[in-house]
Amino acid sequence: MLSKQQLIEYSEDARKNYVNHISIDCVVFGFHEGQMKVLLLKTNDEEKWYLPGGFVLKEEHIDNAAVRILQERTGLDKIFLQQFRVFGDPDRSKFHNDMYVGMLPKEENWFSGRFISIGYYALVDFFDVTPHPDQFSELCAWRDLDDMPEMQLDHEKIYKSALDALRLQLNYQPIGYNLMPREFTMPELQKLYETILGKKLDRRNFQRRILGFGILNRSEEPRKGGAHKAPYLYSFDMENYQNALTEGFKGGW
Amino acid sequence: MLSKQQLIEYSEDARKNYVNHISIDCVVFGFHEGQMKVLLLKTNDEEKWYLPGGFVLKEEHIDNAAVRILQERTGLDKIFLQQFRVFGDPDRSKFHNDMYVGMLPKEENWFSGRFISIGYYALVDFFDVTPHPDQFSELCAWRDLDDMPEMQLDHEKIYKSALDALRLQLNYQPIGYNLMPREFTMPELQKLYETILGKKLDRRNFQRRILGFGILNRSEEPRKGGAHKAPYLYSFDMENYQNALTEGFKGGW
DNA sequence: ACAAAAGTGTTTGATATACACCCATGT
DNA sequence: ACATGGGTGTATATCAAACACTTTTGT
Repeated sequence: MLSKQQLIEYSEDARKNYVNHISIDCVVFGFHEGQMKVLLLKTNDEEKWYLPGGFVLKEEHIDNAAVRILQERTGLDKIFLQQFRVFGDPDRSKFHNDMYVGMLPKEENWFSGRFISIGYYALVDFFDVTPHPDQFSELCAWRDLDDMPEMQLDHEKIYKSALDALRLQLNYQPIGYNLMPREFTMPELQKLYETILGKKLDRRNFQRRILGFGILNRSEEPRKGGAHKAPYLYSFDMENYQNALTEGFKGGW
Repeated sequence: MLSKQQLIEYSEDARKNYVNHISIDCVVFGFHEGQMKVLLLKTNDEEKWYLPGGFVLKEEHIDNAAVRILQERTGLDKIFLQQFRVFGDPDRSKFHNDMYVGMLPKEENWFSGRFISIGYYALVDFFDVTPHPDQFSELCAWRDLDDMPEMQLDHEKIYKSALDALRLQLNYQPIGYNLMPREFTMPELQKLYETILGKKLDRRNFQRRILGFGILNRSEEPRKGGAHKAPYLYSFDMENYQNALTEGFKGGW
């Protein structure tokens, strides 16, 4: 919880530096141990979680604002980011209104105004992320997609909308480069798709299909030391991958 | 061209009523005589055209703002509208800056600030539209998609982006209800698809496919009086159409 | 030897593509 | 009669779905 003095300072600082009425909310997807995860923040004195977010500097491109915000929360530099929607309901509670209502007169509290939020989703490598709480939070942590906590404001709507957008993207773009380690096995990649889609896929058909896209290279050497038959390792062929990103495929799962 | 006095009034009015820093730009697609058209505005003293647009009232949902703006420009009430992207480059010229720079000191000119624009596209029935110029324009008119004039600001980028989004939508949603008259022939509908996609389609395959979606009803009576074999008339089956809108198809053209 | 994971191939049905002929109408 | 636009069907290729057996390895 911020003190009144801190709130005043943040408010003045924000008024000076940020574009008013615009916020950015990011849904950061990671993948670990066969689970899709979303990066969330939580204050210590509230049970509600919220999405990493922030504001746009006065001379900053909105896409750069999203990059900057995510860099602050994750430490990551190169992030796959996709703008997916704007949330512009006047009743989507004003930013942090719940938390700091009454502490400052409305005129002095920059955060109390109406905010129209631009939603981005990000795909990141779970292991590369070092979660950093922001000024309003004490905790920044991954949460399983199938065990999401209650969330502030309209953030539940936002992350669900992000998931829909991600599923749509699956149909015409490759994903995975940003979510998987450099080398991975076919079953691991399949797990990623299954998690995003929320349904099981046939191993054989999955393999045929994904190989058909021509975006994977298979290593000579299978992974050893596992308890079972040694699986092959794959990595993305970046040239074809990039190409597929811009060209898009036909597909549909 | 506005007088200085008018500009001052508009500026004060806008400051009072609208959310600052947010604008809305609409790409209105219509279809007439086998041509895809976009509704544009033009001032009398500038050769550059621009998209219908406006601002968001302080307590208004952004989607409603788009509806209101289009209603003002087209007279239409029920419009198929789709948010497709936000344009947030700080250098996308500030709204109407070119036109009214120097007329008012920056502080007094609400329009001179930075605007982040939310892009919507709309599909409308050409014949239902009565184009109304806005306060800044003398002309509001349809322009052919393949004969688009030079445009202000980043509006060329915006309408191209809208067209991309529309083409994407073609792959998983029915369109046409909003663009075609109540009754139409199969070749007419095909022409619409061809225009949006910018390529020719096979008559027989088009028909099979579109009928397969199950969103069309064929009238008993073919259209008469044409110069050739009388074509059947179709109309959309609204129940199935609405269903397909929410469910989406698999497809891909 | 067996349980568990991973590799691989075939058959079947559906959908997309390509293509050609007949019909109705006005001139 | 013919030119033009419109209606319809079939054969082929391609792709998605369903499905089962074999291999490897640790226990």
